[in-house]
Amino acid sequence: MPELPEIETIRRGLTPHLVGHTIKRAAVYQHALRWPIPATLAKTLAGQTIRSLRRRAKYLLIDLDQGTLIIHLGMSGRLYLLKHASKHGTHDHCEFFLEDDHVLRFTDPRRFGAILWTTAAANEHPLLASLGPEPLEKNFSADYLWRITRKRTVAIKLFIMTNQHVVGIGNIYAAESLFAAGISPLKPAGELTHSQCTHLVAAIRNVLRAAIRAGGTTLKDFVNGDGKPGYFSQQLHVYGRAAQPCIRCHTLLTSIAMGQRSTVYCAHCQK
DNA sequence: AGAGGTACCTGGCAGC
DNA sequence: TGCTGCCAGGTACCTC
Repeated sequence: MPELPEIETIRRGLTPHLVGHTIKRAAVYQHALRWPIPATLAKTLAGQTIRSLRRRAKYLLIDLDQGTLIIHLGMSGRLYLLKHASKHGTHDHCEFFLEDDHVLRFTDPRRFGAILWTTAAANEHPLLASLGPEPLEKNFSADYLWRITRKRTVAIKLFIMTNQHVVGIGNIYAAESLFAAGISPLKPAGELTHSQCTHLVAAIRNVLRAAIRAGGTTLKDFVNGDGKPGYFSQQLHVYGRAAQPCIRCHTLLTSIAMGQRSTVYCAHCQK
């Protein structure tokens, strides 16, 4: 499932193929995503040139002449380039045909994704306006995490997965970061020491950066026939390893549900 | 304001 | 083999 590193990988992979190119026409085959694709989108985009690709949280922002496409891949979304137009399938919901014959295709079997259009500054869009800091930027610091967690009783895993606090940390990277920092996912956020905040911020950064680096190695496969951008399989230490031995202490990993999400951790290494 | 729960959707898999 | 039923997950939004 696309998390922040995947979106960043997609942004970097698509940028050289899209920037400066013009959308000849667009086609929407399925409007019913998380929110409806605007009915007039295809008409709006025709003839506009792509200026830049940005990322905010897990949103990909494609700047055009007259506004910005806001794209979210949800759970199962994929965005990839085809060298030539080809017949679209059941889960291909939207296509952007470029003047150089490439086709940017949005595919999303579970339809948790979104394609929206705004003519205002994208960061002012309601979906983006109240997002917290980017985990890889300076304003996501130990001091910041320490300050906003004070007196908060919610479990730290749920806390860091909340977008107003810090963006882009989904279930997988939350579990991995907490393991790397040696902090129990169940620990009330307000009980983290300043030192633990330091470790957690560093762990989140390291895990995300490693995943982005791993994604970079698959970029050469980004434009291909089968439409698989080649999501990297990161080395996961706890996620998906319930009841398997901890890589550090060999204690069997514990699996619990938190906020209706599976959570795997080492009860020995994570306090 | 904080905490907790719900909905959306469908492929894949376990169980019968 | 074929059916049913559950699970996975991101995140806006609802309720208490």
